[in-house]
Amino acid sequence: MLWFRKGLRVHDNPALVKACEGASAVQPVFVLDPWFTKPERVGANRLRFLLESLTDLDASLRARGSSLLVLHGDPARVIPAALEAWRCDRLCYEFDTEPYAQKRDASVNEAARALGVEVHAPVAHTLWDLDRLLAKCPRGEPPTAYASFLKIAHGVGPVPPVAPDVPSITPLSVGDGKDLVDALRDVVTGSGVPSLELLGYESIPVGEGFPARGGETEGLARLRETLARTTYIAEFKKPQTNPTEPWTPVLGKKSAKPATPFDAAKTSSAGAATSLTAEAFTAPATTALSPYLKFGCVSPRTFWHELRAVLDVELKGKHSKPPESLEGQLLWREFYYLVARGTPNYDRMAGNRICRQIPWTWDEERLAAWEEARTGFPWIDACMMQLKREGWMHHLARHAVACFLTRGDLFVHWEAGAAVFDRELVDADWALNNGNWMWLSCSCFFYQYFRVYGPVSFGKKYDKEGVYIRKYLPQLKDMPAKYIYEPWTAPIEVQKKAGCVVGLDYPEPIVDHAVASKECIEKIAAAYNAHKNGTAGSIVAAGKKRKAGDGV
DNA sequence: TTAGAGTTGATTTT
DNA sequence: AAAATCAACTCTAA
Repeated sequence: MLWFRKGLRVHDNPALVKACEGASAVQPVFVLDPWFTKPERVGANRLRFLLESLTDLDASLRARGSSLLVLHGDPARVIPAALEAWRCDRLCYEFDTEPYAQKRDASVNEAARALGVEVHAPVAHTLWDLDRLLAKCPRGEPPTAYASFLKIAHGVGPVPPVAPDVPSITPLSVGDGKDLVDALRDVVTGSGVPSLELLGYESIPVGEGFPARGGETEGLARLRETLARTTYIAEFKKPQTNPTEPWTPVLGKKSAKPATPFDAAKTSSAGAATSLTAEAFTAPATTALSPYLKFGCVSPRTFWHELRAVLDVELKGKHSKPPESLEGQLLWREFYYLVARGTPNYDRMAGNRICRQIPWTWDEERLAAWEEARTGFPWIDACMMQLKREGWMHHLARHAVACFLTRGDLFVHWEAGAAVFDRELVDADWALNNGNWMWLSCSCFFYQYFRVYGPVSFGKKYDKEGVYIRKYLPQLKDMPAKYIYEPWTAPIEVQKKAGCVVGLDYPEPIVDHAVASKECIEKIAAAYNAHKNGTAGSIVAAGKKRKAGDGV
């Protein structure tokens, strides 16, 4: 049995290779757990992306003589049942380091052992085997600084090569265990990949959801389109990308040459149905490859090796460098995965060794206003509307809203914000999401809490006219640019003329940013001081006391 | 112990 | 557009 969870691909799939090795037949399986397929746990955009990825995976397996069987239920129950029904002797899946997955897999492994089934779980979701990296960390504790991580990563050797392609997969002969497997299919959704609607979700209005389709085919095409944009890659610096930039068509190197009037005339006279532009993908300022990495539609190692070829061979080393560059971003992903792997209670403040203890609130009203895009700050609310509608927002938009919720203005617990992102984002990834929330709330990794993103100034820097705000908050579409970032300062006659009176058509600002941010800075300074005193105390009391605090 | 660096601040000055 | 200033954080290496 080949059990797909993440790693929804046929390229660079060592579990697939292992499953086929000398096997008389292989059955690929995905288990949809009803516990997760609920709007309160997984937003419609991410679930749709998953279903699209499964459909694409099924097609790729069919092209190899096999197909994907989608079962329903708790994997810890379903997988052992199917192993027994099919009298499998081998179970292969991609290793997953998340605590939830570790617990699930431990339970499945135990059941497999009882059935005499051998289990293989090769690493392919990260560039390196995280446990090999962890073994290089002093005391097994990963560094919380990127530069230190780079040293450890470079010390473990080059990124392993990708797994070979598998041209054909022998299917299971129908018969044995069919009844039991039929029982594990959902009676409502039947066989195959169910639709969003069958899983009890409302349809996503056309043109409203995440702007790209899920799946390995789409992911690899987008990866290669991105890698063909050599100038873009050479100059890529993540902090300098624009969070308000809309998704626009992008063209790779092959089609980068501007069409001559002659070419254009030729195309139109020939009556070609599609132009290069129409075939091109749309993309934001960043690559938007994160959802494909999250689900493993695109292998990080394939990404790495193909990127390296462009950087080393084509660009000959003339390109931006980590941490800001594109390969730097793959290394950031690895960094967070490693810290997550080596940190107990990584997704919580309590008992988390690396997380600053800060007296955040769980203010329900503030959290709801933030989550429902009614803070009264158009820049913040537009970002949150984009999140809700598309399941995506630009990296710096995420910074802006995360800072606003936590250390910048509302002083609400980062765990509350992380839960919203974890539900809504198409690319929500446990290690990256929690790590980034700790970063933005100055709980770990980043400590300059006096550098606060302005809920007015930050967006304005990129989009003076407020085009982005007008798109996601149509009630403000006629507000003059002068007031679009702070409509409460517009004279009442201007508000009336724009058809948007603050307090009626759009909320009053939830806080006075100047006052709120100052208070937040003071509270964090106090928490940092308490930490410093605590640390000083344990140093005086020698290393023993510090050890006692570990693993709480 | 201390200097220097740290992917992504805002505002004013040059 | 780039640099200085604001106030001043932590981590790492020397």
